Amino acid sequence: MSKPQPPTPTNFIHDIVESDNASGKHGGRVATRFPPEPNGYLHIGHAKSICLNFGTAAKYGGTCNLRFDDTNPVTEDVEYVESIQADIHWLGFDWQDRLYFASDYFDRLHDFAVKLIQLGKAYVCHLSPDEIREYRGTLQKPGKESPYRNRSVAENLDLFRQMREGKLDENACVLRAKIDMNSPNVVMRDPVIYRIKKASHHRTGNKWCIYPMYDFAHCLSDSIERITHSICTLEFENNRPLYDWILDELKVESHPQQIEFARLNLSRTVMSKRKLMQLVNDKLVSGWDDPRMPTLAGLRRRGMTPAAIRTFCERIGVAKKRDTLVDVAVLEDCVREDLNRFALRIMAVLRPLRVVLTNYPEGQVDEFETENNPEDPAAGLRKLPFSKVLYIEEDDFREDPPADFFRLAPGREVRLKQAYFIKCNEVVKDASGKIVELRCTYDPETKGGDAKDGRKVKATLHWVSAAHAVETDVRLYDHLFTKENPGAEEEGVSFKDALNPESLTTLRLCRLESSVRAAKPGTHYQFLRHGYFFVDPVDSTPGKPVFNRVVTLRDTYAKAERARR
RNA sequence: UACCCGGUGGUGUAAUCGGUAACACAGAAGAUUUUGGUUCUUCUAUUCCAGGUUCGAGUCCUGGCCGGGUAACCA
Repeated sequence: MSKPQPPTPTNFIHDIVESDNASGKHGGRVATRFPPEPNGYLHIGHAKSICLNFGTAAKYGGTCNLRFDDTNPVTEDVEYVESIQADIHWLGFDWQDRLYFASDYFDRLHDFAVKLIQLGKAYVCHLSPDEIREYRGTLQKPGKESPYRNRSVAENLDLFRQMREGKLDENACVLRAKIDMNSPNVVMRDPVIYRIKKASHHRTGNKWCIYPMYDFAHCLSDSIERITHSICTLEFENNRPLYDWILDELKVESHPQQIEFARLNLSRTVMSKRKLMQLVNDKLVSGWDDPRMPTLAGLRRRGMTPAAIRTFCERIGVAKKRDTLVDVAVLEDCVREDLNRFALRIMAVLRPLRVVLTNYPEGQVDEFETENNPEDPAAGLRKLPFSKVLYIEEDDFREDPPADFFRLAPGREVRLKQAYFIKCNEVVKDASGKIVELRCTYDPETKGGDAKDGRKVKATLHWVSAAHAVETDVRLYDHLFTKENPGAEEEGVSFKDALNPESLTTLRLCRLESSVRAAKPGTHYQFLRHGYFFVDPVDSTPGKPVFNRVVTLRDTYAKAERARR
């Protein structure tokens, strides 16, 4: 149980924090933030960022704020503000009373913009969007200065006021920072910092018709919150000089350090908001919480645990190497490791094959005790009813077994877990030749599953008494995509072409042991020899739990069989 | 090719003044097992290249090579 813990995983960001702490750069203070834009659902890539930000703060006795980066009212919505908070809490992190919104700072942000104008470092530009792009130049060619670049401070102040008061139309003009049109970094070629958007904001309503751009709002929000380490993904690398420029020009007291890391890519799924949105809109999945989705809502509905996701985020590490692909098997291993500890074991026959014990007395019912979790004796025992007609797994019988198959076959003896040894004597088929029933005998001398004469069997099967079984639906989930990296762009090929047609298999009329009749939605079980399953919180009804497969058990036999083919 | 970033087993990471290249997953073999699960043991496999400094280089220096990011009034 108590394996020696691996050394606390470290990463280059922790190195930076430790060297800052050693030099006293922030007075030993550590303050991070997780800054989602409320325009979509969180996915496992966000979980990496959440674990990094909250985890770093926790490791060094600091704080981590939740701040919504809600500077674009056109794409954002309260629906997401709520789902994001629920998802972070579910993952196991808490921002306590530090829930912030960039929109809370709109007044101050506006004042900073005014200050920048007064400093002669920002101007109102009437170039059209197309013209701005054209004037910006290209990656190789320098840009050229806007004809509006040298307006007086007074004129800029007046125009900016008119923008704010709604006197100017959208797209009529913008406020730009006055930096350097010849900068080798295009981000620094007089970036737009405020634009007119006559849109109602989910928090500030119609108070504003100008909204700050990310680059302007983000660094200043960090500064206002006295963030020490502003951790973000690699795509903001080129924006860092702008982040620093704004804070330097405005001479703010708090100047956080932006640090970029590589976002997560997981095999056999996609992570981009756009692609996930397509899956939902095209009805290729049932919604944002479809158990096959990499969204936190999907993973939760699937039955993945927060602890497993946290372990996963720890195991994959943090670095700056781009375009890496983490094998989804790592996630699956984390889930198995967590669930193995506490999931209660039950017998579930997914593809039932009827077995009649010809020598078992009609009407007799035996009761056997079995452990709820061999990993945890404290989980106790439960009773299983046993009778003349049973179901076993279709897969557990082969009429003509290969040499390494040691489950049931004609003339062969196996153990029914905790019950008896049984021997197959007769195979009953229907007109089409399909096996519909096995006629077997049981050995009363093996009650409990051990032979008094010491003879051994090579296999132990799970089983369910037909008369006592609960019939219900079980959904087997598999990877959404067959390709390792479906998100990798290839011309002429849509990521949707790689969708796995077998990502969902719904099994009806599965036979489960009677104890699950009372299974509560949101409970995890291990179906013996199958995998971990979760009682679906949405589709289950009283008396009829519906199960989602979280992940299969390792199956070395199936693997060997696959390798043979 | 303007600027920026990155290159360590199959994959993801670690190696903290330059000192035995390690951990996890994946893969292989075996032991245990009333789950072909778990657990345990063992194995396979790694520093982009070339020079230089050094007793010693994944790490430092020089020069290459390769890959990627960036030109929204998105974040």
